[in-house]
Amino acid sequence: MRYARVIVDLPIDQPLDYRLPDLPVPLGSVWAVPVGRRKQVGIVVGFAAESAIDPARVRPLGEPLWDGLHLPPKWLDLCRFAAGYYHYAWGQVALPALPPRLRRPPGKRKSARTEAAAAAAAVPYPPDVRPTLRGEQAEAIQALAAAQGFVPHLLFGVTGSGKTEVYLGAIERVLAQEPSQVLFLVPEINLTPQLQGRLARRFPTVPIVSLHSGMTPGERAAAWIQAHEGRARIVLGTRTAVFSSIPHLALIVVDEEHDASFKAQGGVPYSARDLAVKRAQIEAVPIVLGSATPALETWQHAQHGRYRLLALAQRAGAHGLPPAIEAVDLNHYPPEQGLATPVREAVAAALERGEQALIFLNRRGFAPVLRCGACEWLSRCPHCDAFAAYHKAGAALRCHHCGWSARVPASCPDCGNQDLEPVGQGTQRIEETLREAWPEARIARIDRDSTRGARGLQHAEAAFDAVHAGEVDILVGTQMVAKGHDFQRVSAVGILNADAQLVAADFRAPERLFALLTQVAGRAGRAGQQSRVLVQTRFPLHPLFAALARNCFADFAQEQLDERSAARMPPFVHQALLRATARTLEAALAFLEAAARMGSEIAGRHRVTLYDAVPMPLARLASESRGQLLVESARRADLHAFLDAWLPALRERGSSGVLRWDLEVDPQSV
DNA sequence: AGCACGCCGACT
DNA sequence: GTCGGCGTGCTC
Repeated sequence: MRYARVIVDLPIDQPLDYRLPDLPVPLGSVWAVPVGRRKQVGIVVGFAAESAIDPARVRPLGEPLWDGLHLPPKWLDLCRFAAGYYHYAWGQVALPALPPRLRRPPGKRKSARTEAAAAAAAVPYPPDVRPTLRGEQAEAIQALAAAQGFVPHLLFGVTGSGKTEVYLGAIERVLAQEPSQVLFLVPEINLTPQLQGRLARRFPTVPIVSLHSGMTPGERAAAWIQAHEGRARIVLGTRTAVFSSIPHLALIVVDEEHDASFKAQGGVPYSARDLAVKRAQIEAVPIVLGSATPALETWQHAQHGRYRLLALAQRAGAHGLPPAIEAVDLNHYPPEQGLATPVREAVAAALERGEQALIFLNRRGFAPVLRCGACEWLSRCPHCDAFAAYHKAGAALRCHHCGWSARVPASCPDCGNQDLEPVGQGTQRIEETLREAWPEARIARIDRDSTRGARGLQHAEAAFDAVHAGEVDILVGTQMVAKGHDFQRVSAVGILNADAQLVAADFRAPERLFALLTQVAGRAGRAGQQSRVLVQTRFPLHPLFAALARNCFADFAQEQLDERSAARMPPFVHQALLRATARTLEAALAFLEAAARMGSEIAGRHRVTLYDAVPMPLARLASESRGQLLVESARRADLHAFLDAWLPALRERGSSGVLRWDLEVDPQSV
C-alpha cells in the first residue's frame, strides 16, 4: 500500500489520497495533513495501492496527532452512515463530531494524554437509597438485561412512573460485566447535572463523564478521552455525545427520545436519537428509548414490533394521582389580562392551601407586539417577517428571531400619536398581572430574559431552588420550566397559549403540543396531592384535550397516525427538504424552481414526489429570504437514490455569494 | 470552508 | 495606469 485515504472537514465526496510515510499508520489515526496551502486535521479511513489522481500531485501524509490514539472502525462506520444518510461528506460529519480541542490543527497544544490526566477527580457522593421496584419496572430491567445484540426498546412510561429507575437498574446489570460502558443521551445540558448526581450516588465507584457544550474545551477533551480509553464506564451527554468513542459500548439509553433537541441545528442536521439506534445496530448492543410521549415514528416502530415495547403504566408510590388536565374554554371564559377566571380560581385555591401555582406561557417579553392606538402601525422587525416584542424593562422592542432591538419610540413612527399600547401577553406582563391580583404572593419568573448573561444558568438554578424550597408561591415561565424539574408542591398549573400550536400549519404541531402539555402537567403534584392542570383554549373540543384529560397517549397517537396515514404524511412517507437562502425571495424561489425542474427529470425513475417551491414560514429572517422545496417518497430507498442523483446536479448549479442552499433529511417541520 | 485566480470600477 | 470588488473553482 502506497497511499492513505484521508477525510477532512471539507465538502468533498471522496477521501483525499496521501503518500504513506515509513511510520506505521493505523486505520482511524489522526494527522495534520496538507490541504492547499494550509494544514487540516484528517482521519485515515483506508489505504490504497493506486490513486486516481496524478502521483506527482499526491502529497505526504504530514504529522501524526494525538500521540497514537485512533478512532475505532465502528466509529468511522457510524460517521460514514450518517454522511450517506444526511447527504453530507464523510469528513463533514466525522471531524465536527470530535471535541473542539482535538479537531484543531496543531499548535502549541498539550498532548492528548496530558489532557486526560488533567481531568477532574471524581467527587465522592453519598450513596443512593434504592426504591423498591414495582413489578413492571423489574420486568423492564430484566428484559433490557437479557437482550443480546441489537435490540431496540421503547420504554413508554407516564410521568412519574419511574423510567429513570429502569435505566439505573439496566445500567447496573450492564456495568456488572467488566469492561462494559454505557452511553446515556439526554436532550439538554441543564438535565445533565441532576442526572449526573443521581448516577454518581447510585454508582459511587463507577467513573462517569459528561459531554456537553457547557464544558470548557479542556474538560470536554478530557472527558472524551476517558470515554475513548474505556476508563469512563458511563458517558452522559447531549446529542453530540452520540459520536463519542466508546470501545466497550454495551448499552445505549436515550431519555426523552421525542425531544426536538436531539435534532442538530447548524452543520449536518442529524437526529442523535436516530443515529443512536443506528449506532446500537452497528455495535450490536441493546438500546432503550424512553418517553411518556414518544415520537410518532418511534411509537409506530413499537406498534409494529420493530421496537420492543416496555410499558410502565403506574405512577410510582410517592407520585400519587396523575394530574387532572382540563381544557378551559376561552369562548365561555374570556381572559382578563390573559388569565381566564377558572385559572385565577385554581391559582387562588392553591395559594389558600399554602401550595404553589405554575403559569406556563411560551412567550417572553411583556407583549408580543406594540400597536398605535390611532393608526395601523404595529411594531415590526425591520429584518424579519415578524413582530418585535415589547420589553418593558429597558423600554425596548426586540425581535426574538434575529436579535434586533431598539428603544420603544416615544410616539408612533407613522402618525406621531403618543398612545402606543402593548397587545397580547408575554411572561413579564403575566408576572405583573399576578402581582396585582395577589400582592402578598411571592412570584418568580423563569425565561431566557430572567436568566440572561454569564450567570444565566446559575440564576435559573437558584430560582428553581427557591421554588423547591417553598420560597415561591407562583412561578411564571416559558419552555424552560417544562423540563427536568419536578415541583413537589405545585398543585395548580395554568397553560396560557396552547392555541398557538393548535392552529400552527405544521402537521407535527399537535404531537409537539401533546408532549409539551404532558411535560408541563408532569411538573406538578408529585408529592401526592391531586393537582389541576388548566389549558386555556378556544378549541376545547379538539380531540387532543380528550386524550390529555384521560392521560392517554396511546389513543392520541393512534388518532394522529390514522390522520397521517390517510394524508400520506410521515411516518408513512419519508421526506427531505431543500432550503434556499438569498437576498430576495424571488432569487431563492427561482433556484428552487430550477432545482425542481432538474429533479423532475430524475424523479420518475425513483418514485418520489416533488412539491412546489414555497416561501418558508418565516420567509424573511435577519434580512435574508428563504424558500423551501419538499421531496418525499413512500420508500426510503427511493428517496435516497433520488437524492444521490439530484444533489450532484444541484452542486453544479452551485451555491454562490448571493445564494446558499442546504438539504435536511427527515425535517422536523415543513 | 478557506484561499486562490480572474475580470471590471474608482483612485493615488 | 493599479487597488480591490467578490464570483467561481479546487483542495489529494
